[in-house]
Amino acid sequence: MRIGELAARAGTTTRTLRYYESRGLLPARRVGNGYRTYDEDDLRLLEQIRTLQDFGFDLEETRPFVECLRSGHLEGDACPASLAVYRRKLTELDALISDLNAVRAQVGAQLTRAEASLPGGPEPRCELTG
Amino acid sequence: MRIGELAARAGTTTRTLRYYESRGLLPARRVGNGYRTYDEDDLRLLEQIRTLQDFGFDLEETRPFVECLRSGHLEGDACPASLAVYRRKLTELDALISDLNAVRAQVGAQLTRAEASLPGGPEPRCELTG
DNA sequence: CCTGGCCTTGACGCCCACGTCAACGATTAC
DNA sequence: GTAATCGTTGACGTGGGCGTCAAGGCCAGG
Repeated sequence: MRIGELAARAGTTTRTLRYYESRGLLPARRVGNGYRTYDEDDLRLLEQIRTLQDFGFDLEETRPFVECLRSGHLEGDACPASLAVYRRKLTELDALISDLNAVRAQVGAQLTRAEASLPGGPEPRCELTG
Repeated sequence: MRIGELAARAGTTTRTLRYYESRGLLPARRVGNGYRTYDEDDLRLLEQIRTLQDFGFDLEETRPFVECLRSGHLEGDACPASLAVYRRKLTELDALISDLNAVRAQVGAQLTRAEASLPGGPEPRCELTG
């Protein structure tokens, strides 16, 4: 299939595919007229990339998965390098979530404090006044 | 004080201060030679901006707080517009944290599954083999 | 033959909060 | 005097993953 069809089937754009190729992630064969041509395996590689991208993986982080598939494995995460990326990502996610929870707590506390200091006195929340 | 001193006292750089000024967030008075000059109030404004930036607020989102301080309030969050930003940010944070937790769960599940499919069979985790 | 729809490469734009450099003026220390 | 240190404006660079032209080639239908 050609680039437009692959892009449509993967729910992405031709620009994205050319970008991946420029990064060496998803090289394409060419037919006589210079057009790129892809097969079903390429679709699978692309789907792997897109899934990981949706998880927030950097493009470079998807490379081990792609190479794993290309080396004949049925799953992109059937190789140690992919597992290492998973583990590193989990660590990053845990740190990030932890940071965000801390920020959320701080902002929440600030809001509560600021509301309590409003002119007219603290507003009761969800409580009957009379 | 001049720009270098203010930057140092706030733990930031002169570039940052000039950037804030270009955004209309922290305008400076000028002395005869063209140098920017700041006072203690400016330091307080700057600290407010930096605190919110550290929380991950966009620069534009700090504007209500700065204007609140500049209008004479002792706290940047003593104005309704600031509270609105707090609330919006809390909503965003909750959504983001929720998304990240979902991703974390997915990646964690993928890792577990992939580890279980490794050649050589599943590796027992933290358990005695004999 | 012409139109329209696909394809090609190349290159600039975007977002955001600055970093970094260039070329210059002002002030201070000696 | 002069060197070091501060300040000024202007402008380009950064990162990531593309979007969006521009200018042209290839091919099918009518």
